[in-house]
Amino acid sequence: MADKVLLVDDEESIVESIEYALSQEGFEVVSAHNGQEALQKVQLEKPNLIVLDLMLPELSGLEVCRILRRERNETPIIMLTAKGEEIDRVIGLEVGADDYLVKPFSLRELIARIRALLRRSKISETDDTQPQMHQYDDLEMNLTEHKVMVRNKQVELSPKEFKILAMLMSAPNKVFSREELLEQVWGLDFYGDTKTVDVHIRWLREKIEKDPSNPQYVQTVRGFGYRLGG
Amino acid sequence: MADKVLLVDDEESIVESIEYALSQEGFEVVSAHNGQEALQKVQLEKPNLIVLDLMLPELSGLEVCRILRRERNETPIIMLTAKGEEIDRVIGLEVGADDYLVKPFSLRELIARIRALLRRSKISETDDTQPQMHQYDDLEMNLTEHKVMVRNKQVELSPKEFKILAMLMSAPNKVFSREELLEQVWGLDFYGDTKTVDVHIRWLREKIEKDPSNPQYVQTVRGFGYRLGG
DNA sequence: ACTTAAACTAAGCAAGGCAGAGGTTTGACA
DNA sequence: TGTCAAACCTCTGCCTTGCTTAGTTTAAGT
Repeated sequence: MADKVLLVDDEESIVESIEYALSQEGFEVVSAHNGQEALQKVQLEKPNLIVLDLMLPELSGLEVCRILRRERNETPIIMLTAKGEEIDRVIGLEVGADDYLVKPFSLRELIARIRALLRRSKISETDDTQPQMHQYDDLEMNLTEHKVMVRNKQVELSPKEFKILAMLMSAPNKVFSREELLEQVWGLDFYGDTKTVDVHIRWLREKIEKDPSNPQYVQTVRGFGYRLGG
Repeated sequence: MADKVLLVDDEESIVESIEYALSQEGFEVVSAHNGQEALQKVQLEKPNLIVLDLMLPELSGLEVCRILRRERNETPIIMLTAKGEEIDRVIGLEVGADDYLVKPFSLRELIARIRALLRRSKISETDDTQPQMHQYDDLEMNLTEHKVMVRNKQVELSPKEFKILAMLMSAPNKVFSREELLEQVWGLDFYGDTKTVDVHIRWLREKIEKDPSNPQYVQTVRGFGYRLGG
């Protein structure tokens, strides 16, 4: 599920270029051009993150920030400030923004900070001190450490094999179509043949099955796809 | 029983705004405006946690920190640093701080970190909090003294190498992506290639591995990143 | 038995990771 | 303020690994 970013700036050209870059990176983007509109869109769209220009007509970015926080809205906010505006420490503290970026900045940096903030906000809401694991029968996957154990022996999987297995193990018994696997493992920008999946499945079986031609884990569901277990 | 927080900063306006926010959140707050006063209040008030500005008149935050730790005072410390001050996590840890925050930061984040630290300190109240160390196999890192021992021999690492190793050792077996390493070690405002990480990894191996081309410590996880051990 | 889908094999190609050789920045010190 | 060295970054080419695709064989369903 793509993260939704609300972008608030009154300069159309800026909005457009950032919007384009963010959508390229797989974010869903909605925009607003003044403070009022921003507050409305927060209600309507419930974005996962807000990129907020400091100088806005009607209602400044600071005000928007304050209002949101007063309403106990916890959405992470990145504040954009022009060079001259010299946001001072105290104002920064009071307002409750989570990060700042001084114009001009690179899109790459903005994207990095968005990712960092989203990650942090996700970590804080999911109790994730434990390593992330998947288990099924004699299969064991440690996502954090990137380790796979089969019958208590460690096996080395290639990146694609690893991701496929992780996906299958995320929902044992569920049938995943080749298209689903392609989308999740390869990404939306893959235009090759779905048969590629078959090949990787075979290699995966080679590594984890006792008898690869008679798989106990990765099962074929003719006409639909593959599933873990049967 | 409310937790008591000692807040040390020389700017009255900052002290006030943080004090207000913390008391809103149910903390008992005492404040100090310079290093000397801070040390006194630690004695008098015995706070559960200290929020300490780096730049202070008379006695800097670093000094205060060092002195407390030398006296075996284990109170958790969150260090506040201004953006320019070029203090990073490692230096902070060397001195014995438990967390640090770069200004400007959000009050929300400060509160979150205070809560997190208090939680941690309560969990480990029984056991000691020795000098900051990392250990793994024949590797030993002393963050306090900035020393690295490999097979009982001391080696000299460059700053980047040190930070990379510290990060890897902070979670042995966990795979860190190049992006993660860049973000933590280089910072978000780095515009170079992720391959830079490879180069530093190589140099690190050169210094700590018996056979750098066949690493036993710093392992490559193709397609994902690096981890300590396998 | 016929049709269609999946399994398997092999070969060419692309990407990732590694190593070495400059170049650039930074900071110490005269 | 200029010089120098250490640390760091970039560039290039090489080698290994993994990915893709096409063609053939095997198996399932009707």
